Amino acid sequence: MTVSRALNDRDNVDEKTKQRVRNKAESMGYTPNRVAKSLVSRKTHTLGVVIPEITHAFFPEVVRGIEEVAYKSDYQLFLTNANELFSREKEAIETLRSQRVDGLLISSSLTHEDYSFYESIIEGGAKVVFFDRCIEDIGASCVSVNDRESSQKITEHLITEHGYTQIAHLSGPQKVSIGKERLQGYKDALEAHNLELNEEWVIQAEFKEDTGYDAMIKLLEKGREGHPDAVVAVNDPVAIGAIEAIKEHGLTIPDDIAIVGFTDDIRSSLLDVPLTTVRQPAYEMGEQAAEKLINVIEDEDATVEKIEVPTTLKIRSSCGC
Amino acid sequence: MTVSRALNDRDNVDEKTKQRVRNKAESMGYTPNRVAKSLVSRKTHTLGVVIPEITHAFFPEVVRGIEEVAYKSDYQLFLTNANELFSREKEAIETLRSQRVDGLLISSSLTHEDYSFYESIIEGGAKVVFFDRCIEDIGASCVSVNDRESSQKITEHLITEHGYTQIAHLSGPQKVSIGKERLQGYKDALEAHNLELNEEWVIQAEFKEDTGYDAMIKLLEKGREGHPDAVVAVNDPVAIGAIEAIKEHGLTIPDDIAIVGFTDDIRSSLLDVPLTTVRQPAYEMGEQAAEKLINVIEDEDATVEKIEVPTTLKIRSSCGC
DNA sequence: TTGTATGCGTTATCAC
DNA sequence: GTGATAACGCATACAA
Repeated sequence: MTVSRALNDRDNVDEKTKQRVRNKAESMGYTPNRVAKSLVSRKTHTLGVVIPEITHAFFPEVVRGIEEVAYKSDYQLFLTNANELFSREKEAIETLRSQRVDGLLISSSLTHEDYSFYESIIEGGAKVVFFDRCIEDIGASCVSVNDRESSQKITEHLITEHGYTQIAHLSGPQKVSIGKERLQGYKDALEAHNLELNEEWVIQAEFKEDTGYDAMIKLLEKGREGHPDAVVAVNDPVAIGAIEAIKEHGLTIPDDIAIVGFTDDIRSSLLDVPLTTVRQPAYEMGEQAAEKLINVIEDEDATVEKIEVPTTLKIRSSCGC
Repeated sequence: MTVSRALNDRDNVDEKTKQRVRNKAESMGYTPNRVAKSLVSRKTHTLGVVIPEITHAFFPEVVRGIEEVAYKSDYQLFLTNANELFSREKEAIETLRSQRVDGLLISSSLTHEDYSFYESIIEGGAKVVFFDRCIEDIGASCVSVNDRESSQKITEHLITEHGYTQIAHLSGPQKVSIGKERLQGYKDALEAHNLELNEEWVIQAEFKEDTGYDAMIKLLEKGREGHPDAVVAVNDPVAIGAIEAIKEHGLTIPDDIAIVGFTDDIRSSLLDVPLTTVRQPAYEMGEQAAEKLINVIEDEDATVEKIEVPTTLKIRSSCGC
C-alpha cells in the first residue's frame, strides 16, 4: 500500500520512503499496470474509434483530430476499420465494449438499415458519439456538416453561376445519412429553381472511385436524351472515378460536362481540371467529436446534441469557372 | 466457475446448464470483461502502433495493412501519432506498455539520435517490430524497403536514361534511417557513374511539403553556379513542395529541372507533370510488419530479421520521360 | 506514516 | 458435472 501511495505521489508518505520506493521501482524497470488499475476503477481511459474506410483520405484526417484531443485529455485510441461492412463494424463494437472502452466514436458503414443494434448498446449505457455519417434520434450526439444544405449550395452554384439545367446526381447509398441528405440537397436546389427532377439522372454509387466510374458509365450510356451538362457527385472519390469515365467517353470537363464533388480530397486541387467541391473540415470534425465524447464520459449531465461544423465551397475549374 | 465454463463453451458442462447460463447472460446484456481476463492471462490481444505522422498518406495505408492482419488474428490496435516528436513517441510507448499491449509496431520520429530508450524496452522484454524507419542492431525485427538501393536506382535512371549530370538531393534528416539510406543511395549512383558529388547541392529537408519547399528555395538561391538539372527528393511530399518552389521561380519541369520522389503518394500521378518516383508498397509493408510481430508474440523462437519489401520504379514525366 | 483486509471479473487448480 | 479457493495488480476503507 505504501508503495502504491509513493508511486502515485500521495502526500501522506514519508519523503524518504517515497524516494526509496521510486528508486527501487526505477531499477526494477517497473511499469504500472493499467489493466489492473482499470479493473478496479472501472475506467480504461480508452476510446474506441470505428471508421468505415481507412483509405479514403478524409478519415485519417478525422482520426488525426480525434487523436490530438484524446492525447491532450490523456485517452488512448483503439482504431478499427469496418471496411464498409456492417457485420465487421458490429463485431468491432462488441470487441471494443468488452475491452471496456470509456466511449465510442462511430462513423457507420453502409450495409445496414437497422439501428436496433446501436439502440441496444446505447441503452446498455455505452457512451457514443457519431461523426460524419450520423444516426439520429437514437440518444447519441453526432458531429457532421450540414450535408443537405451544402449539397444544395453547390448544386445551386451550378445553376445560378453557370446556367446549367441538365444536372445529374451520382448519389451515395440511401441507407447512409450522407447519401440521403446530399441527394435531398440536390433535389432542393432543383426545386428552388424550378428545374424538373429527372429520376433517370440520379444514379446510385457508393463512396469509392470505382463505384463513381461505374455509375458515370451507366449515366452516359443512357444515351437517348443526350447526356447531362453537369454532374453533382456524392463525394470527391466518386467524382474522380466519374471523371475517368467522362474522359474515356471522349468528353471534356467542364465544356461537355461540368462536375462537382464533396469532401475536398487531397487530390482534388491537383487534377488536370481542378475539382470544385464542398470542403469538409475533417480535422475539426474529429476534434469536435472527441471533445463531445470526452465531455459525455466525464460529465453526467452532458446533453445529446447535433453538432454541425461549417463547410465552405471550393470553387475551382471543373464547374466551368 | 460453471458460468465461465459455459460461456467459453468448454465440454465438461451439462448441455442444459450451458443453455441456461447463456440465456441468462443474453437477457442480462452480459459482455465478457477482457480487462479482467487480461489481468489473469497476462495477454491483452492488443498491438500498439506508433506512427510519426498520420497525415502523410503513406502511413494510413500501412495502418490499413496492419489492421487487416490484426483483424484476422483477432488483435486490436492502439493507434498513436507521435507527430514527429520523439518526446511524444516515448510517452506513447510508455503508455502503451502500461496498457500491457502484447507487442509494438514502431516507425520512429525524427527528433532523436539516442537509441538507448528502445534498447531498454526491448531488453525489458517488449516485443517490437519497426517498420519503414528502422533502427538496426538493437534486437528487433524491421520491415522496410531497400532504401539505399532504390534511391540509387532512381538516381541512376536520371543519369543513364536522360544524361543529367548536375543532380541535387533534398535529403531527409540524417538521424532517421530512411534519410541516411536514401542519401547514401544517391551518392552511390553518382559514384558509380563517376559524377562528382557537390556537397552544396545536398540540402536537408524533413519529410513534409513545407520543408521541401524551403529546401528547394535554398537550393535555387545558391545561384552562382546555376541550378541543377535534376533533383532527387527524399520523398514525394518533399518533391511536391519543391515543385511549387520551382514553379514560383519561373522554371518548368522537366525542361529546366527534372525531379523525382520516393513513396508514390496518392497525389503523385495526378500532378500536372506526373511525378516519377519509387513505389513503396505501404499496405504490404503493414501486413508484413503485423505478421512478423504476431509471430514474435506467439512463437518463442521467432528470429530477429530485416524484412525487405520490393519497390518498383514508377516512371512518369517529371524526369523528362 | 504505515499496514491489513477486501474486491474489481476472470480462470486455473483442486475438491466433491 | 459442479463448485470452492486463490491469484492476477491495484486502490479504497479502515486500522494501528
